[in-house]
Amino acid sequence: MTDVARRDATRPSTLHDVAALVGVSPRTVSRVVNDQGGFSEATRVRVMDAVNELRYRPNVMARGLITRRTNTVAFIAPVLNDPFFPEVADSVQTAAAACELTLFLAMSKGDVDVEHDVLLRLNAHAPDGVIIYPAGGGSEHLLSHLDQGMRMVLIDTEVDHPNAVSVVSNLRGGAGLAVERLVQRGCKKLAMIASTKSGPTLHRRESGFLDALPAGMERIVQAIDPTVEGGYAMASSLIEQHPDIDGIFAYNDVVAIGAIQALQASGRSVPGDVAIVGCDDIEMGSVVTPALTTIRIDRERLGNLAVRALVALVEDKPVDSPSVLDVELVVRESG
Amino acid sequence: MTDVARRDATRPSTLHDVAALVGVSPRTVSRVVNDQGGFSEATRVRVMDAVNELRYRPNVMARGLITRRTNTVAFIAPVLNDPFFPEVADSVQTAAAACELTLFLAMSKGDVDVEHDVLLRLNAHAPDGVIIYPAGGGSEHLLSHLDQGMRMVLIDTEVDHPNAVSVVSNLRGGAGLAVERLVQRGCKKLAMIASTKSGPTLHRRESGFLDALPAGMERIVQAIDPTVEGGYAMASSLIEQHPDIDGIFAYNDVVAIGAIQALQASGRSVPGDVAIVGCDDIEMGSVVTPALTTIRIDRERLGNLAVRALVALVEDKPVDSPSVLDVELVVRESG
DNA sequence: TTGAAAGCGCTAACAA
DNA sequence: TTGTTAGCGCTTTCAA
Repeated sequence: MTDVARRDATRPSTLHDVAALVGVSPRTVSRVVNDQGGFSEATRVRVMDAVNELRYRPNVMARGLITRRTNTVAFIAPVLNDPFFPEVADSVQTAAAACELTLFLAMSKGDVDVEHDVLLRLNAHAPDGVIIYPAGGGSEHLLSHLDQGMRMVLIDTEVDHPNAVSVVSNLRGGAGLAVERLVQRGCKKLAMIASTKSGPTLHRRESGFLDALPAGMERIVQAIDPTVEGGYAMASSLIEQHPDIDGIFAYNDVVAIGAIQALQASGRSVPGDVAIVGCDDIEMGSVVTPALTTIRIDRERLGNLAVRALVALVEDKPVDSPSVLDVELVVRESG
Repeated sequence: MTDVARRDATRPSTLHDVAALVGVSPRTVSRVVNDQGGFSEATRVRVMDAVNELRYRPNVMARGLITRRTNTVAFIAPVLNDPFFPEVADSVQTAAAACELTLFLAMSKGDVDVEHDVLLRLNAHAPDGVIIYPAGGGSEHLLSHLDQGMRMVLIDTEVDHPNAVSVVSNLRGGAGLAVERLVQRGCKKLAMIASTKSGPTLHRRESGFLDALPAGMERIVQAIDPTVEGGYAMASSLIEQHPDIDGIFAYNDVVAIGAIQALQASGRSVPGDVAIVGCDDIEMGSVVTPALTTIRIDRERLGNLAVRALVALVEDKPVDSPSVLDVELVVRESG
């Protein structure tokens, strides 16, 4: 008795322990635990009682060694200090938990090499799949992982590979909405603060912006690191180069907030002198002054779509890729 | 050849594959890979070449089955939509990665039952340890996991158990700093907006506030859900009950931001009519208007301390618990 | 409806 | 310096 109690404290009980307690073979316990059928109701009850008594939990590693499934999913964001990504992480984690999937979290810093390393390390843990915001700038390394059998859901990026599916937001349309709004407001000279960090995403926002620009309007697009500081610096430089800019579309809300600060610091009013529209709709956007007008990406839906797509991919079920997520304009004060 | 290539695509190569290629036993490869010594330099080179050629990566599950270490750590935050927690997660993830540890992420919603479930599920993956912001309100369930051998680093919570260590911020002192600042400003009637969600943490901030209150000053402390909305609601109700309140210490920055909005909505100026000091120093605090005066918790250090403590705990090395993290007053505009 | 045997990929004892 | 044997906890043939 004492012995059992002591062992209990050190080593979790195993299938064998349960089997021994019930007086059946491990195989039978396994059948019950995995609900594979082929056992009597009486056996089921006795086994489950023992499972509860011994607090038995299957060892995922032993199981994974055989089934090649670990019930884990990795989420890789470029950074966590842009509030948008934690908000997505939150929704991915919630959706994953609903599917009994445990989440690995990693960051790429928006750097391809870091991303590659992260993927390598993650790969050792054999996640069933990976949900990733790829760092911009090339996807050869992604292909190499895909070739080795890793399943991936790529957000806002499209890669043609049987092991990859994409979930993309209609950012091109969103950029159009932003331009439309600014023009409607009466802006005569628009600029876009783009990002140096994101490949395809950037291009979608950027081309959406350019395409929506009224004919004859100057095409001003400049890229920076997508941070508050980056937005601040770029807005400063932009109004110095083009003092008559009266509307800005920012790569994302964080950049927009930096831009607002820069404009205010230079004595301009937002949206009076310069109107600004951001992108993402992070929570912070509604508590800054002026509150941010922005393009909303529904992270709730995004996370759900991504997890659902991943599960389908892992189970070799048909998935339509890319799934496209609609975005909407949220009008507040800044633009 | 074709066969090998095909297998390569489906199944990662194993220790055996490497051993076969080199012409040694698996054990030798294992020794080299784990750098355990007991092999010649020539062997090492040949093995490593084969490792690279076959892109061999050890299977963590098979290894973990024997060593009982998985090189994973779980981080459990109550929520992710308060920016403070992602900022901590970021630093924990970075510190963990530096120790070759992969991070699981989970959320408790500040709910003891959810927390228990999360721990149960996580436990199946046998993380080497768990870093957790415990949901307030009882730690019996934590003890049950600790008793079963789970190692934990508890943030801002103290539990007396050989498998637990704590990392706590000096929030009691921080609250003192906040009161001191408000009194220095000339505030005559202070209130604290506390949290219903956090047990010991709450108490530390709360008792720190109360203890620092000048003799004779009314003791007003009311608790809400620590969100922007919560802060808004409580500030509204507080100034209705006590219209002469001229200083508020908020449980955290998110609450402080909500409070500022409520005060401004009621026509009061911050800090003119009511000064506000928050806690945490989230990034958002510096971009709202007025910029937040707050008590800074250094998440960088926090994450490092937590991971370091965990590693020591896991390796059965001595750790001093609790490690205490100093906090500092950051004066901006709100208070 | 149940069980015995094999083996997933790896490391730990113990030889040699 | 190297190899052999065993077994971590589980699931999967296959047989009873």
